[in-house]
Amino acid sequence: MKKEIPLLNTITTASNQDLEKYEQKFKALADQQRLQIINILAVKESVCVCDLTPIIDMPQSKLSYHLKILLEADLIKKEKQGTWNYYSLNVSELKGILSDQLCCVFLPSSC
Amino acid sequence: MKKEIPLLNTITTASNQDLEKYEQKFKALADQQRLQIINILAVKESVCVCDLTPIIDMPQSKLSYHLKILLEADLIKKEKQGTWNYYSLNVSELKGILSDQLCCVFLPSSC
DNA sequence: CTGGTATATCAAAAATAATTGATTTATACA
DNA sequence: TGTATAAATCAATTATTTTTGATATACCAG
Repeated sequence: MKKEIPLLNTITTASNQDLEKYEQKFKALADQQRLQIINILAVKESVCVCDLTPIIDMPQSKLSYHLKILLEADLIKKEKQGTWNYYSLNVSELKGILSDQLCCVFLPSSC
Repeated sequence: MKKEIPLLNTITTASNQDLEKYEQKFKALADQQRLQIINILAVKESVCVCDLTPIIDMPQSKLSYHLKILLEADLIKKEKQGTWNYYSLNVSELKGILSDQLCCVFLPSSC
């Protein structure tokens, strides 16, 4: 849904840009499998897709799909090294979204 | 999707209960219209549905639907007063989820 | 009780998102 | 070059969520 929300600027404080941006980030977070991927990346630092597939029991195309959603929301980063793509958390972005309490749950190293 | 995620307890730190619980909360947040409702409630404190309908241009049944989702995720509270239902934020719950930065965007009074 | 307002709920339709298996692209290396 | 592995993408299917309009429920005032 790319629809623009009607402006309520006289009442609200969040801009349409805010709404759109955080909708995307919360959508990316709104899935158990993706939360689990985030949690794995938090513990293992940097992981390639081929290492992730056996850890989280999931076909490769499905994993790529979920990684892409996290990537597009800027919650994770990707670095290409030859044949491999290494994924890692975008910690500063996540810390800008999640409470300290939640960071402790999903990014335990940051506690 | 009520599916249980397979246990990866040797690797991850978040429990299945965590995953399930925060999935629901992030789902509730993952919608521009609901983020806007939260923002309105933050500014206006306590509002009945009939006051909300004209502010946010939305049919009443749709508004009730979105309020229900926020309510079930425990992000807002409902208080019945006669014919009216007054909704307000569950501020402590929201602060337990959102970073200070995000609270400033959506719950400006808490800044 | 009757009529009116506030709100929730329901079932059907529409829109979006997730899953799957197959295919493509890219790189590595024998 | 030919083969193998890593990973992304695609199109079709399935599942989930959202929207809509209609109806039901609850309370209030006359």
